Amino acid sequence: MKTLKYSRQRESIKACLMARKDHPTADALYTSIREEYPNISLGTVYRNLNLLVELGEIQKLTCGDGADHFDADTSPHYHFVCNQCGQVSDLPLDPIDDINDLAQKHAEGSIDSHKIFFYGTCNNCSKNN
Amino acid sequence: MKTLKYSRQRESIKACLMARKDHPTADALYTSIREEYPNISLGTVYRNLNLLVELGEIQKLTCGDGADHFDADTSPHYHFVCNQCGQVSDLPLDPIDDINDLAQKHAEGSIDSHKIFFYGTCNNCSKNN
DNA sequence: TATTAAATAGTAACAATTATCACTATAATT
DNA sequence: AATTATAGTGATAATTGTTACTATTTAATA
Repeated sequence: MKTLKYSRQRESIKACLMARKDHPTADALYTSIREEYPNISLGTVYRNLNLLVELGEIQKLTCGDGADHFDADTSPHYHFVCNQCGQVSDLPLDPIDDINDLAQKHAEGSIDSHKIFFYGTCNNCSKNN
Repeated sequence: MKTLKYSRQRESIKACLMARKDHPTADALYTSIREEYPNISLGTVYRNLNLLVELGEIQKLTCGDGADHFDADTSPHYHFVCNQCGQVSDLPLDPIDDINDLAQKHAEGSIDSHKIFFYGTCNNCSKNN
């Protein structure tokens, strides 16, 4: 078995992700962390983000804009994606648990989770039109 | 303006997608179409799939397994993704329209659509365990 | 059938991500 | 504290999914 060893880079990646309320891509996070650790490698960022996802400490968001986004909030909640600027933001809507049961009735398998993305135009983009 | 010109390749791509009830990736579709058109190019498959999406004749599914999947059924419905084998299947659950209104109350922008993916283990995979 | 614009095949380019590897930092053992 | 074992790192190469480019072919229409 592999024992997890402390690394200041990983610590920094998690801290940095927790500090921001948006949901950056690996590359965006990389850029931001480089201010503190100018020598950190993009590979290290990816490696640790994936590790943190496996550990259940953060979650990965695949919203369909090409790159994955990351969220330090692992509690079940939903996300809103602006079709114009691509910004991903939290949608503080209580998790709809019974939707799994509802879907279960029609599924050819056992459902244990779901993900919802809402799409539209953010306030900022509606303003600048 | 660009007039759309008939192409047997595009026709075949759409026919092939409509014929199958799973939701193949561009590459899987490419492999399957090559049986009929051995010279078709992968680029042609991608180009036409994207075109068909723009025309609203098919839809693209980004379920988070790396590659996009495609679905010839454009009516609003949901999908079930098996965590083991990665298979994407239809979930004939009536569209939950009021979920947009519900989310709208908490969103910092105007919502006009949503996407839901359910995750779990398909019957086939539960069997082989 | 000749003209013209769109579509193609083949390939190169691209972006996001993962793997490799020599070296370093951390943890465990002595 | 010194030694040893191993996880983590930075740098970079490789891979994957996808799009762009270009010369050639094909469909629509005069």
